[in-house]
Amino acid sequence: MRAHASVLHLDLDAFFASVEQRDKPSLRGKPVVVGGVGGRGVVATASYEARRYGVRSAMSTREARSRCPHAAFLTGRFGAYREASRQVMAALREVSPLVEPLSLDEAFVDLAAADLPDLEVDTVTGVADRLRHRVAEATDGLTSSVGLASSKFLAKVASDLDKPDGLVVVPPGTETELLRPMAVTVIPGVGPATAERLRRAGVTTVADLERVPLEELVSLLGKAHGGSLHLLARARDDRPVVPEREAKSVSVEATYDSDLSDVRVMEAVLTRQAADVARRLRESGASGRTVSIKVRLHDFTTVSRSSTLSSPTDDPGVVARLARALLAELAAGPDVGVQLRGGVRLLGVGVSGLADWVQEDLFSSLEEPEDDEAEDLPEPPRARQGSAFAPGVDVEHVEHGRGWVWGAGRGVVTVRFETRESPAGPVRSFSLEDPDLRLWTPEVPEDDDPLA
DNA sequence: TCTGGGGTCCTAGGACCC
DNA sequence: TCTGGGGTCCTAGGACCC
Repeated sequence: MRAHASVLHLDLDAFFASVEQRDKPSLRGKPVVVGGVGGRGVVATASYEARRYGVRSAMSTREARSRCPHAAFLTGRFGAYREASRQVMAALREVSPLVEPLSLDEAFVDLAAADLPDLEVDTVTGVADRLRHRVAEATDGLTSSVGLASSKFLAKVASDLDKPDGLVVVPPGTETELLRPMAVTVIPGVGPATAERLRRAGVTTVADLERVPLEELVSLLGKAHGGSLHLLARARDDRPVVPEREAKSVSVEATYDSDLSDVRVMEAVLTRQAADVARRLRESGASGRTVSIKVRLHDFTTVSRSSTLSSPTDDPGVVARLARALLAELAAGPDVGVQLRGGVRLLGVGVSGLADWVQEDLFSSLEEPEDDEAEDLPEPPRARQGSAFAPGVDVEHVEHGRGWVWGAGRGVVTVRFETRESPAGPVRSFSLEDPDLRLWTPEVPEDDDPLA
């Protein structure tokens, strides 16, 4: 918590719906609902006109239609939303270099990093007011709500207090007074499950929460969650505004209007999703070691399976093969297998454990292995390395190791090892001499293993 | 025919290593 | 002969957020 109200939170009002109304004048002043329009769709954003009929985010589109049949129901145009978001973030960066986007329509701005004469309430209020007008100007009329406070938590609470098109400042020193009468659900991280647990413990307001000892919160909610709630209930929040966070996973999933029951169709879906995920990985210059699938059964139970490769991949074939293998593993399972054939409503593929490794880093640190070291490496090393994959190259031979090299074509591949000393003992790693190849060393079926 | 899609973070248990 | 504890990695699931 800072001495000044120098954390700004900006939230675009009914963002997706507002973009639609901006771009299509006939929708202005009318209820607009953006979201899935299929049989299993949900509402992403409802315009304020639609909210008057009780339409809310995350509500099923079916219910939204029954509440407000005359609304315009639209699927999202994410290209337009991304463009508007880009304009907003650029406007925010004109004020301060420290801008942390939370999503397309929300961001924190650290005014302490801005070029201002001081951080007094009047000064930052003026900045915030001009910023809202600048955002409207940059986006051709989108309105936003802004909160200013001494921490991220309070700034976000504040931006919610006067929606839409509002500006609320929490003067330093008044934070706890503002929070105490509020419901615990204003605290980020308190969703339905946590709120219910707290309610059973007699806690419904922040003031109630403040009276619960730390040990009790930890035993109720776990170490991390209990600890953070104990702090936030007292308005204690020192989280910095952090621009540019690295993505940790990439995934694609889809819910189908009617359940899938043919495993071959599911495999085809996973293959296509794997290609989408791999394409997005490549576009962002990233690759990841853990491939996961997600399966939601007809009764809404959700199961996931994952497998971790010894080196990162962004290869659509590798991701697809592993995804299908994970599905096959599920289908063979005694419990899930039966249900799988009973119908699957959602399928998804993800890659996590992202590392946007740079080839130079790998090969520059490489040293020629000692002869006896090479002899002493019967097991596949637990490698953390890989290299970009070039189609059109094949592999006939791998020295010093067991694994698969993905490719198609002809050639000879040499796997190089190095052993480095670390405080934890020797660390083995490997790489390929050809930087355009990739070695993969997970468990491979014997009859499928070219090196067995 | 209730219940999206894209993420993040946490927990808990088991394997494995020192 | 019996008994260890800590750290890291991996997996599965759950809660939460926009």
